[in-house]
Amino acid sequence: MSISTREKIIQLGDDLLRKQGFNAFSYADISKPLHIKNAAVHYHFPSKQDLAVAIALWHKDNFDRFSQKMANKKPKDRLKTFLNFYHSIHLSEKVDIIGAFATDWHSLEPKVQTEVQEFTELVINWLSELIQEGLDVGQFRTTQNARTTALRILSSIFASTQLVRITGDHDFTRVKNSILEELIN
Amino acid sequence: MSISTREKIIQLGDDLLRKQGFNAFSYADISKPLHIKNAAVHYHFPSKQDLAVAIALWHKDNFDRFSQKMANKKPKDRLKTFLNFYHSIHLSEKVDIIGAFATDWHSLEPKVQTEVQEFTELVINWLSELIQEGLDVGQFRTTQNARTTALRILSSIFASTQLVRITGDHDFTRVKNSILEELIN
DNA sequence: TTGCACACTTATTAGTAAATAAGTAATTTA
DNA sequence: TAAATTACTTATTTACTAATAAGTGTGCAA
Repeated sequence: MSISTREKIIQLGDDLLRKQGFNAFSYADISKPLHIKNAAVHYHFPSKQDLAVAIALWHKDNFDRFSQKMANKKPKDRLKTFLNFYHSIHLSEKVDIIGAFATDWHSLEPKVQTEVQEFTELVINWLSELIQEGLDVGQFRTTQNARTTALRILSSIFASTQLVRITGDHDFTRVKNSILEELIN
Repeated sequence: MSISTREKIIQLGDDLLRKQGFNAFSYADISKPLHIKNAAVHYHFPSKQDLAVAIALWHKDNFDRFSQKMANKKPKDRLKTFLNFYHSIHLSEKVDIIGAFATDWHSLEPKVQTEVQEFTELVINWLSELIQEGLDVGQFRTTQNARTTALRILSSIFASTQLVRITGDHDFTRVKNSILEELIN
């Protein structure tokens, strides 16, 4: 099953979005490496905001598949896999999609914002449930409620993909480990 | 003492950078509200990257003044003031300067990156010292070392200015309070 | 009073941006 | 097999971008 041009555009768009920022890449940056014309990108995604919508939807789909695959795992292992996923984001020199969209928020149309909001809630809810489950079975400890803990973990880890671009590599592992240590008995 | 055009450009540039992103605003967005011509902005800052350098330096100066003013305060009060400062960022619909620069990192010239790095280290070191002091006097507790705790506080709070653009207002206060509660006996 | 630096404006340029209209070849459907 | 539909290309447009050269008035200094 070969990958369609449409899918290639989404993946490259996502890559550029998270490496350079939404307003820092152009349709030419997509069409050139794919050896198609600028108009072909517009054929699949009439406007850049349409492409942003598709990227957000793509992340929702990916996350759905991820959470299904993780469904039968223990809270601790789910969290570890989640944090390792962010480690791979960091290693590929990207930032998290939530932060990438957030900093350019006011240059995004409502249809994009809505999709990003839905994706973000998906992640926060998944994390909250994971934490609640961990608390219930006595695998985690925290003085805060599940959503607050989820928000703090999510913000710590996605900010780290940004922060370590500035301070350097070693700080990522530091933060990642501290999240686990703080939570686990 | 009236404010110079140069200073006005820096402040408006900072505002646009943190509201829209570095690549989402143009010299026209600066010159129009200030009722000057695009070339006047180029007179003070030949290139947009020069403006970015000036904005980073401005933040360093501001932070120096802030830390001097806070020097004789207790660790807990210094931290509270720091977190309240981020609350005001959030209320003015901006994001933190570190995150704003980080997402557009690969479109910044080395001279900008260096200034941003120095500013960020300034903040992390200030936070680390504050935490160490709080640990020494028994005002704080943490299982991590000072720098790791500093990194986690910084990433949590600056990511929150981004995250709450997506999830909404209530989550900011939630995170802010949890940082204090977690640290204080 | 002359000259020179400062803080601009006027005017322009070269390049790039997103977007669109019209055409085409290949495949699918009726 | 004729007619659509799909997935593009060719060609162009409009708008904006950062950047620069050359000129202007004002005020200060020698």
